Amino acid sequence: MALEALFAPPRQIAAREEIVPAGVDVRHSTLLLSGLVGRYRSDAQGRRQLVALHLPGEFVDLHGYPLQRLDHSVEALTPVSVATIGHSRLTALIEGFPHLGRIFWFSTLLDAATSREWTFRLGRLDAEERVAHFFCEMAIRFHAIGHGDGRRFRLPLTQTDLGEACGLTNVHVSRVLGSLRTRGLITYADGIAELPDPDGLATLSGYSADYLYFGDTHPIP
Amino acid sequence: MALEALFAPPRQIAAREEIVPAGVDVRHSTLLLSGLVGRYRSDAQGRRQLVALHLPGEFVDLHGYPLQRLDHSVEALTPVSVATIGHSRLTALIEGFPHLGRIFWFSTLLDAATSREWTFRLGRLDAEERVAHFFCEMAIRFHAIGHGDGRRFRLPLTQTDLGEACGLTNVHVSRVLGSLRTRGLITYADGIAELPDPDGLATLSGYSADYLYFGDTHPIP
DNA sequence: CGAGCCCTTGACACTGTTCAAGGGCGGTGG
DNA sequence: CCACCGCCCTTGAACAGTGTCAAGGGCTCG
Repeated sequence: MALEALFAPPRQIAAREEIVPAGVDVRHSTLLLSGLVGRYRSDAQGRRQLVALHLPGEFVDLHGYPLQRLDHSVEALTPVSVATIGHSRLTALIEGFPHLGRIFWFSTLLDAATSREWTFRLGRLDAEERVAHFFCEMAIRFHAIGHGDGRRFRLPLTQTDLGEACGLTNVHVSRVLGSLRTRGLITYADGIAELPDPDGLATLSGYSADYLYFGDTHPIP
Repeated sequence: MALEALFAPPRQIAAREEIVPAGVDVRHSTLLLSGLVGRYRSDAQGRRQLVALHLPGEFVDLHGYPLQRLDHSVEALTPVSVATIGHSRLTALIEGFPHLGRIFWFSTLLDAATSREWTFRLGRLDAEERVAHFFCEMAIRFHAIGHGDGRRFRLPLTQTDLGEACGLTNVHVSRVLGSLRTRGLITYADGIAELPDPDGLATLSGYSADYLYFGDTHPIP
């Protein structure tokens, strides 16, 4: 089955550009081919919270297919390349191959599990633990798609981005990264993250990757 | 179609009892008939974060159907009554009535949208705003199922529960509730919440209920 | 009557924010 | 080619918000 043929030709989007605005009807979903994408929930006072971060190979708005509109915006964090697929095509695909429907459902639930983990992170961890926890997740997810080895990977975010992910100010992120660096746990400069001691980092933040459901077979025997 | 016949007979569970533990294989899903249920993500140090709260009429672990195990525990917050349905029955149901599959998927995505909102709440709101925001959500959700009128409803939680929902200590919840009471925004005693000025409360916390997707038709024309 | 839970209040410590200033770096236009 | 501007990071000092610890009161249940 030539899946690519069902997608529109790849489209390039500049860093910091909005890909899908909150609240409007969506008629297609977006597969991220390269670059990083963030999803933001923000309020009237301009406070922005990153509620999801997507790596290449992930749909950034597959939940928009059943929901029909998004409760948050979707923005490119770096220059990105995306391919979109119309919702009517998704419907046809799923009708033709019901197993695909299960895979799509599963995929949106992974997203939800990550969201719960972020809720936990923001609700119960202090600043250092939050940053450590975030880097643990990133190391593992990048490793899983073949970017880096779980200890060293490209993560082209600003400290303001990290703050928006971890519920901190950019100033405090800077201090926390300094502290983690002197403790030999994270060095992060020029968009390259290095974790000399991933186990130590996981211990510090109480990190466990169970919520990523790696190695789980896809749904329903 | 006699849906009830597909569920096991209702089962009563005492307050504070675990309904589904984290990490184990699940073979059926649980519909909440009465009472309140919480889902918790916790760490080795015993810090607990409420990551979802369920009202009667909601599935508390429908995502366990595709995921096959849960990344969090599910616990009764009050005495509850539940009915379970086996996953094999769900599979048969969905195969027989594909539209049901869409509804189930949609339902788990509502859950995910709420989780994003909680992430935002914890990441970007201060203590008073968090509590206000939480009460706004509860008022609307209880109203939607015919419990209360959007201004007054039963919410039999302790202040420790509220703290676990809002990422605060029980002590600080007590102070915040005191402050909101003197400002005429919330009175909460004996498990009864009263919001004399719901609009004021929504303004204070920047609350918008868009993420609950009320009035949205179910998926796919 | 006593035990235990829940809520409240106070004093104090600590974590993270705010405000401010300065340095490095890259891109752009003169 | 250089000067300038804007963005990003760092650091300091003062401050605000929230947690911690502790004590006491009310209530329910045994």
